[in-house]
Amino acid sequence: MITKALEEIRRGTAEIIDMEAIEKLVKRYYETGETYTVKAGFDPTGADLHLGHTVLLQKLKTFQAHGGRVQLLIGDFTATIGDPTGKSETRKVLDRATIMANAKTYQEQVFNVLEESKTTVVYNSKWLNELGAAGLLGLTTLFNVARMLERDDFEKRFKSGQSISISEFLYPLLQGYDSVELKSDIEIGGTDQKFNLLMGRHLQRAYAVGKEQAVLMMPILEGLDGVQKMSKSLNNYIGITESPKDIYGKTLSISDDLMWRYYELLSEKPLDEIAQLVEDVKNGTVHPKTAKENLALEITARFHNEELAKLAKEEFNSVFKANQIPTDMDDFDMEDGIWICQALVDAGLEPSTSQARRDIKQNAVSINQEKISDDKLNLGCGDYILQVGKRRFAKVKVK
RNA sequence: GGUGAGUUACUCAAGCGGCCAACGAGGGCGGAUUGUAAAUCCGCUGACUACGUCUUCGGAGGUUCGAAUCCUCCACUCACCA
Repeated sequence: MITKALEEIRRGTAEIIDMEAIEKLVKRYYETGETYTVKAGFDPTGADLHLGHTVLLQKLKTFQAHGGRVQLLIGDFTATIGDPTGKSETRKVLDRATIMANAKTYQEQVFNVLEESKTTVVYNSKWLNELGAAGLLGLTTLFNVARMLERDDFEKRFKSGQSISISEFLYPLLQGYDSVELKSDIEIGGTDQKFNLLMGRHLQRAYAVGKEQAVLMMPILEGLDGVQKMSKSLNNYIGITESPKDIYGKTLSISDDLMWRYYELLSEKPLDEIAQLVEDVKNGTVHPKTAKENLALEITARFHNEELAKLAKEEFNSVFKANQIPTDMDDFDMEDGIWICQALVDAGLEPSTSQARRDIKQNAVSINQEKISDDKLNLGCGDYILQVGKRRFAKVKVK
């Protein structure tokens, strides 16, 4: 039982620091029933969670199944600084109101994956506001600039002469201090968080908390393009609140290479089963498309349910394979004689009439499944199905 | 505080008085091909019922028949010095 639990914990991780400590905690749980705490921080800088976040959530859930109590840390204070991670430029600072709004929607979505009864949500502004200037200065004496500059992106920016604000130096310190307050046993995060996660260990020792958190890092999930990390701002994400149709369709649009990555990090299939699948696809027993369909079904079902996932699949096949129209489209009522380009804009299929004209010229627009080429067309009374490209549809009623 | 360089469309990046709605690359979108995959080829990529008109090149003024291009002021970014 314990070995099995540890296997699951280890699955898909990029790096674990102090696996022995984790083993001890899990063992102790199974022997005495004593729980332990697992911390994970979220920056409420965007409003919606996407699959990239669920890689972490999924791992937290695994811990919950084996005696872990999750400390879900909402970095409402640190979000006002902006973690330098990732992009090599100073991040924009958000105002308090949007941060709080984001934090709220995060919480709602998190419990799609996590067990609420084994989760404590905490806000770091609670103690960081009280830390004060004196406390902050005390914190800064525990670390030095040379070591801070060891951090990968700081080093790069420093060498290439890009700006690093002092506040960014504080970010890792504050995140580490959270671990002091929470007395976390384990902290998990993405590989890009390594420096910050280790800071938690460092500070726990410095503040004599009596333990040093183990650190577990998950790989960063690539977005739909397969290159950059999944993020809302790059618009290469699958949001967990999206419709079954979208989740299914987006998953199917990823490349074959990326599919294996998603299998590894997102699927709940056992690893040996996935290895077998890779083999089958390689030797031609299983078509890659089939493998991808199954992945899409699994992911869709996780955030909705199996029935809806199957419906999404059928819908998808009828639309794209059989070239039929989708069943649910947005409806619009329009005035008699409306110009086709205007209709496309009003239906939200095109951003401007100029773009609509271009697409018509390029044979991208159909009415009732018939391609059109006249961009001066006016629509008389009747029902129409407008289509732009392969995937944008709308139902229009002209009176 | 001083000196110098810079700010161009989603991003990078040309243009340095008319040939500029602005080279090129990436991205995005569309077409062909396909498994709505990858790869490849081709086209499009400010707005406007549109062979014309309007608004764009950090912001505000000015010079000129004419400005992204020249001048003045302001804001911001970067580099070197203090």
